[in-house]
Amino acid sequence: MAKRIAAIETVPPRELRALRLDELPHATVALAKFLLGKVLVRDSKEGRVSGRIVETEAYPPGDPACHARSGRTARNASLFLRHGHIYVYRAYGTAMMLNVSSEAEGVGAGVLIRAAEPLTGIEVMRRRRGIDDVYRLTKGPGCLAQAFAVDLGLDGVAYDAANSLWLADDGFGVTKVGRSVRIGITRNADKPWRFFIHGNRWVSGPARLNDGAK
DNA sequence: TGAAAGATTCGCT
DNA sequence: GCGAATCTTTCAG
Repeated sequence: MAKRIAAIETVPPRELRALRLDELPHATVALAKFLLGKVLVRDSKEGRVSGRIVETEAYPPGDPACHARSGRTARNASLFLRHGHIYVYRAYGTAMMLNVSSEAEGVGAGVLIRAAEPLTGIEVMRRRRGIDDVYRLTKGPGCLAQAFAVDLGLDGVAYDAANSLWLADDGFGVTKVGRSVRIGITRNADKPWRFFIHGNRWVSGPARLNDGAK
């Protein structure tokens, strides 16, 4: 019998309202903050999986750390789509990274979704991840992508319920937003463009308010 | 054509 | 807490 976390398993999900692409901010940093507290939903034949986004990073236009820095290529083309499209890539051979394109068509920029708090479909996530511990299911970008069955086939698709991966608002209010420098990058590493919900257990990096922010 | 770096994770000590 | 694993893309020669 798997260990249960009562506070997670028994809270009934709030009603989800799907976000339309035109409701998303058109600017990268604004979108990174906006996504905190929103719900990421993945539908599949295994059932619905959802989680509250608790950690994001912004990669604005012209940022040397952004994959779009050297112009449009086959790999990063999705970053140049109109804001609200899915950009997926593989890092370090195995980990899939889930991003949201964040600017106008033709402008390369995006927001990385680094972590989420599991809401529904926890058993499905456990199966996909091969672990029981709820606190490790979706902590870190590679783990999140695995729990949500994100693969390269989703690259370039819009966040829309018709495409099985979409964003929703359930009325949750974020009270304390923390910010810090981004994790694991070397270019432009001093910019405080990582955002997270302060005090949340699924945040994958340093969790102090203003950690490292200039 | 070859080499190096990378928005990470997991296991072992 | 540290270091290896892993593989695709990009850049330089």
